[in-house]
Amino acid sequence: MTHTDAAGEQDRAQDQDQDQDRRARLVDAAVDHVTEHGIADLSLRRLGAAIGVSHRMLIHYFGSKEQLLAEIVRTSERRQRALLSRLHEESGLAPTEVARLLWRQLTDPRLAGQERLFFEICGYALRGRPEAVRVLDGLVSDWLEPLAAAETAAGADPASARARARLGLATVRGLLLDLLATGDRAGVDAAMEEFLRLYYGPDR
Amino acid sequence: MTHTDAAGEQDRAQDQDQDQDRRARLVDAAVDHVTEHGIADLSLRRLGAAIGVSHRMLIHYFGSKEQLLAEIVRTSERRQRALLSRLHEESGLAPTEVARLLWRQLTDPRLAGQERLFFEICGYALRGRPEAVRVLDGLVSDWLEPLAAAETAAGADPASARARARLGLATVRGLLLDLLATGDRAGVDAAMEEFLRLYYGPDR
DNA sequence: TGGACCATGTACCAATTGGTACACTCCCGC
DNA sequence: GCGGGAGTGTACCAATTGGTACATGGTCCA
Repeated sequence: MTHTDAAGEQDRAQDQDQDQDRRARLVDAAVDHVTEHGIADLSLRRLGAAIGVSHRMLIHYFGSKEQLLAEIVRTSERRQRALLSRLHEESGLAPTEVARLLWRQLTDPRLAGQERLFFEICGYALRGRPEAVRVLDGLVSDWLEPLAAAETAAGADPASARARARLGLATVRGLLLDLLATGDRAGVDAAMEEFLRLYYGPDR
Repeated sequence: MTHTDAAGEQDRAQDQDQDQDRRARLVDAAVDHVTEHGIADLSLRRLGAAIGVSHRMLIHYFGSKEQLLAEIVRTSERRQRALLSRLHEESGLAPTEVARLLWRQLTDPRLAGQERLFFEICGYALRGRPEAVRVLDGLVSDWLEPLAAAETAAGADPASARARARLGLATVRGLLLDLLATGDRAGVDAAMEEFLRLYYGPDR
């Protein structure tokens, strides 16, 4: 025997870690894959082939395609939220600068796949696909609270703060869709600048 | 013989008309169906069963599923544009009133299916689905020109008119997505009012 | 050493898919 | 009346799907 009991337990824990780890790595690879190729015609076989496991393993780790998709959506959501938290750390800047920073992050070409996936998942969820529907809950509210808080901090009254936050979120998303569809970076940026002028006033 | 030559020709023309008519009615029924059920897991068989023909007939009239989908997308696009033209006829009203009118039309619950389909098709197109990709071309530009024209007519200089038009379009779409996701009509309407205040000034 | 367990792969299944072959029916021109 | 062509339905096809059964191989504990 090469293990004491303690070491055995550690090993078991490690195994479980590895298991969890493998699972997590699978999800991560899966998200990467759908970020690039979409979820529209995702099949367990193709996904498995792409990330180096048999489709049997995907079933084994996730139970069913639907559960895997749910996990993919959840993880992708988490990545989206990471953007938000990055924004949060930048407190201290003028709101308009924070907005510009967020905008620049969101429109980073490297994130295009993620943004496309976002709209694709929205489309799925709007159709009632069970594995995506829960995204709809957080789609607005998750972003609304921090944005509204920022607005309140900037001096807006609560009611107007919520409306302004909602407006800002919608505008960003609309322009993001425009950018993805047209690729006209300059045109969309100009519209964004126009919005910032209207939103924060011409002088800031 | 029950037909003169002229009547025969008329008949043939009528047949062709009927053919075209049947085809058109099939497309229409198909659009109605996908408006309600989405295109994500559309199958010729289910569609056929839903609109009362065999999937064989769909192939016969449209050649392939892809071509049928292309036609569906095109027709759905045409319906979208009908909204725009309805708006166009309302000239003479103050811009802010036109905007409110358009907004009320777009958010009519009876159009929810159509709007959902819009976002769903966007998702497809953003993934490069060939039958939907051409939507992307008109996605912004089709709406931009009339909107920018209205802005110019209202006294904006050309450059700012384009940016403002683009911004308005994006905001409407973003808020529409918000509405579809949350169903929070009041909240979204408040955001829209906030936008109109910023966009047209508080006094109009 | 042996046995239990777990991860993994192979082979398979029934269902569904888009598309095709062929037969049938109905109507027009002769 | 009748031959032919167009519209339509039935039966079928190969491919792909998600999911399962079972064999295999390895690793740990007694």
